[in-house]
Amino acid sequence: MRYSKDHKARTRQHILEESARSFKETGVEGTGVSTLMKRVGLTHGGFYAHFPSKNALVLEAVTLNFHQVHERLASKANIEPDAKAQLISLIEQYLAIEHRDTPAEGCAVGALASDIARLPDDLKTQFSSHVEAWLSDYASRAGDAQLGHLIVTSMLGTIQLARIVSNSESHALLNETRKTLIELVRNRAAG
Amino acid sequence: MRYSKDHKARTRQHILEESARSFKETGVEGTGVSTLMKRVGLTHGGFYAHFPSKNALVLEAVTLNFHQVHERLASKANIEPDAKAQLISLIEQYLAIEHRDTPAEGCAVGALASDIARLPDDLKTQFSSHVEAWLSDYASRAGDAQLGHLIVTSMLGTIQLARIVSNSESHALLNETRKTLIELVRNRAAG
DNA sequence: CTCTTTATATGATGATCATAATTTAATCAG
DNA sequence: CTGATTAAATTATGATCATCATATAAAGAG
Repeated sequence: MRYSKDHKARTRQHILEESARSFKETGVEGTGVSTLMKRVGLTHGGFYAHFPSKNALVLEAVTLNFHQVHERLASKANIEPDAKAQLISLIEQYLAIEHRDTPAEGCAVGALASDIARLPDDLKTQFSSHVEAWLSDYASRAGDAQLGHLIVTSMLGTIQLARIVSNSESHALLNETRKTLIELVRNRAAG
Repeated sequence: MRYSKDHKARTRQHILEESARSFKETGVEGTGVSTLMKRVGLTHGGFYAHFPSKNALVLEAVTLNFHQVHERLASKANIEPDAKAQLISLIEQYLAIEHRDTPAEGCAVGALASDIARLPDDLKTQFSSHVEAWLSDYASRAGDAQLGHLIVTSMLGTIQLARIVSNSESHALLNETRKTLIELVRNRAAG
C-alpha cells in the first residue's frame, strides 16, 4: 500500500494533531497507541514507522500543539489596537467558558500540567523552554514581569479549578478571575 | 491469617495513606492496584476486601489527603497572631521549594489537578465541594473573595509551572509569586 | 481444644498496554 | 511492464492493568 510522495508526512502530521487532542482529552497515560491510531484511521502497528516511541510523540505533539493554540489566541488578540487591549483579549479567551469546556482544543498546559510534571526528566527539560517562553511573552506584554507571571499562573490555576468544581461555582470563578486580572492590567502604570 | 480486631481498619488506613502518596507521585493512571498493595506490604488480591473499586479508593484517598495536607498548613499558619499573618504563612508554605520538590507530601490538587479534571463525572461531583471549600476558606481569610480566589488560583498555577520549568526559572517564579501575593495581602484595605 | 469467622494470599481472568518483526500491496524507477 | 522500494496492515510479544474466585491460616467463640 504505497501512497503518494508526501503521504507519509501528512499521516505523521495527522498523528501529531490527533494525539494532541487525545492527550488533552484523556491524559497521556489514558491514551494508548492503538486507540490513537484507530482515531487516525490506521492500525497501531504502523505507528513506529513515524515515531521511535510513545514518549517521542508526547514531546513533539504537546510542544507543537502548545504553540499552535497560543498562536491562535495571539492572532485573535493582535487585532486589538494596543498592547493593553491585546493582553486583555488573551485573558478573555483563556478564561472563556468555551475554553473550559473544550480542553481538547485548548491550551496543552492547562489540560496536562500534572501529566507534564510527571514526565521523565529529559522530556521535561526539552519542554520547559516553551513554558518559559509563555511566561516571558506575557511579562513583556504586560510591561511588567510580576504582573505577567501573575496573569499566567492565575489563568492556569483558574481553568483547572473551573474544570473540577460545579457548574455554578465554575462560572463564577472564571468571571471573577477574568475581572480581577483585567482590572490589574487596566490599573497598571503607563499605557 | 486473621489479625486483631482493628487490624483491618488500620490496614485500610494504611492503603489510603500510601495510595494518596502514590497518586501524587505517579498519577492516578500511573498507580496500579498491585504496585500500590506491594507498597503497603500486601498482595494485590486483598485490595478488594477494603475498597469496591480503584475509583472508590481514588475518591476517598484524594479527599482525605487534601484535607490532611491543608489542615497541616493551617495548623502551622494559625500560630500567627492575626488573619493577615496567617494568610501570608499559608502562601509561604504553599509556594515553598520544599512543597515543589515533594509532591507526594503536598497538596493533592497541586499534584493531580489534570487527573482530577478527567475523573468520571460522579467522582468529580463528589470531590468538587472540597475544592470549593478551599476557595471560600481563602476568601474569608483574605476578607475579600476576589483576593482569596486570586491567591488560590495563582498558587495552584505557580506550583505546577514550578514543577515543569528549569530549576533557576522555577526558583524565580516561586519567589516572585510569593512576593506578589504577599504584597497584595499587605496592601488590602483594613487589617 | 475445637469450630466458625474472616483478614489476607494465591492465582486466574480477560483487557489493554508499548513495542516490534513480518507481511501485504501500492507507487515509482528502470 | 517488471522489479525494487516502502507505507501501512497484520500479527505476535510479554508486561501490566483492574477485578475476582478461591484457598489458607490465624483469631476469637464455644
